[in-house]
Amino acid sequence: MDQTVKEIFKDYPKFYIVDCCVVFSFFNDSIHVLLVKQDHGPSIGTWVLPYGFVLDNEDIDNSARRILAAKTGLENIFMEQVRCFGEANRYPYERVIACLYYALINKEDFDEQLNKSDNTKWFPLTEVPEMKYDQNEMIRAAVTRMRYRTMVKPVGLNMLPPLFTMRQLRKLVEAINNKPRDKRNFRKIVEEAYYIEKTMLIDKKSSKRGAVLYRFNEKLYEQYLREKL
Amino acid sequence: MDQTVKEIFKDYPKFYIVDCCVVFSFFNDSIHVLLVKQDHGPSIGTWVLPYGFVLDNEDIDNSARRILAAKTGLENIFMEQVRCFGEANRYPYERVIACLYYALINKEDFDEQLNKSDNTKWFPLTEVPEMKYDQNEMIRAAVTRMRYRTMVKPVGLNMLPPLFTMRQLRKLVEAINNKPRDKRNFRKIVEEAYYIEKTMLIDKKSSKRGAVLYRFNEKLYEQYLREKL
DNA sequence: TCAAAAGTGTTAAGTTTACACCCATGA
DNA sequence: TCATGGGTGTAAACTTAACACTTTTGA
Repeated sequence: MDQTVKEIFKDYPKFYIVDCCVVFSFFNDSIHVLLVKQDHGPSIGTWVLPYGFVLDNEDIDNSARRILAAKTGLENIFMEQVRCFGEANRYPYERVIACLYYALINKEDFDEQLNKSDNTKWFPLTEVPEMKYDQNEMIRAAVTRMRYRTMVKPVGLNMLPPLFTMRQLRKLVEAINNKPRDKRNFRKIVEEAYYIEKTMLIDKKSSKRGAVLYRFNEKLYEQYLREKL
Repeated sequence: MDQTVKEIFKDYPKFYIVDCCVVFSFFNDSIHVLLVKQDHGPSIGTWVLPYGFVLDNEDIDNSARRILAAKTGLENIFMEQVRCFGEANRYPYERVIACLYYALINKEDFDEQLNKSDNTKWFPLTEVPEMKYDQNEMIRAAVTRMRYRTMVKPVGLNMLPPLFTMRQLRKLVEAINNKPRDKRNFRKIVEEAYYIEKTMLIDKKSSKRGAVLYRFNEKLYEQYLREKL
């Protein structure tokens, strides 16, 4: 049987596959994308999306996690596959199929790693440079998907610290949808979404008066989902 | 330069890639999926999603079109990539990465092809058999994506004939969302969407009284999109 | 003559939007 | 003392949902 399959397959071509990753975070009231300074090959010196080759015996999704952990030191982060980019000429030197992912991380978790190296940089989404190949298209596709996903599930919170103020949350939502929100209406909506729970902690960094800190409660979110039916 | 890239790449593995396709159509008040009787290899005799290998120098999306044209004789049909399925053990005999697509077709366009061969069959979505490997998961993923896409863009009409009745359209929407619609409210919504234009033709097949036939007007749709801003 | 689908408006409920002022505090 | 962000409620506009009967005609 095994032999039969090998027979059938033997005339078909094989391809290199890389996982590429658009890493988003939110700070300074803006969505940012993490880029890496390429240190070898034809694109050396240019900014590129974090990427790496898929290896034998490695699930393509796990491969993306491994690659991202290698670049950022972060594990257990929110990631989702966007789609494959498989144009024959997307990369001019070799046929390479790219499988695109995006990740949502809290920048603060990553700061110590970042400081160790000067070959990564956060770019505000609106100031991402022109990049080689189809990388800008990849970012657009990742943004579109991230926008959709955050509408359906509160995964955008992965771009914030575990404790956040109402203002941070509102600015995040404004940045994702590129549209301002009424402060009072926004607060009402968040209060309905009771899985975003008010803590008794006060943030004093962002204002003189101090602002209540909120946090995401997984358990309450599950309850909320059940109730919504 | 070319040599450098080859050097860099030479130790990385390569993979077989197949495009799989979930072909949807709508008739008899139900969404249907097209399956093919496998005629060789380890799954011989089982129902499988139409699939085929990606070839050298072929865009991965074009490959899906070529494969589907070979199975159905249909060209220029609506297709969208869903995502890659790349678990290391998804196919037990060889490492194969699958790139999933879905297609929306009008069954009538395909009937003459279908009659030529008895190795394809339309299954109502609710009666799709258990299939090998991750094919049932693929169908679920394709349904989810198709559902979303039809909410955002009127691509569901690709599953109907060019001329359709209000009832057909309503049943289609009910089937996609698995939820009944109020007849009068539905009609109101369609009338707002003026790109679905009333013709002067009457369908006499589906009812004794006869029903007005509608059709999708591309030009009006573009105008509608511009006005919505 | 009757079964089966076609066609037709109104009202209540719910959701979304718009809007302006006082509060607390650190610099 | 003032600049900065924090915090608060209501009413109008709009959207969505609920609802029942008459028409046509082929079998």
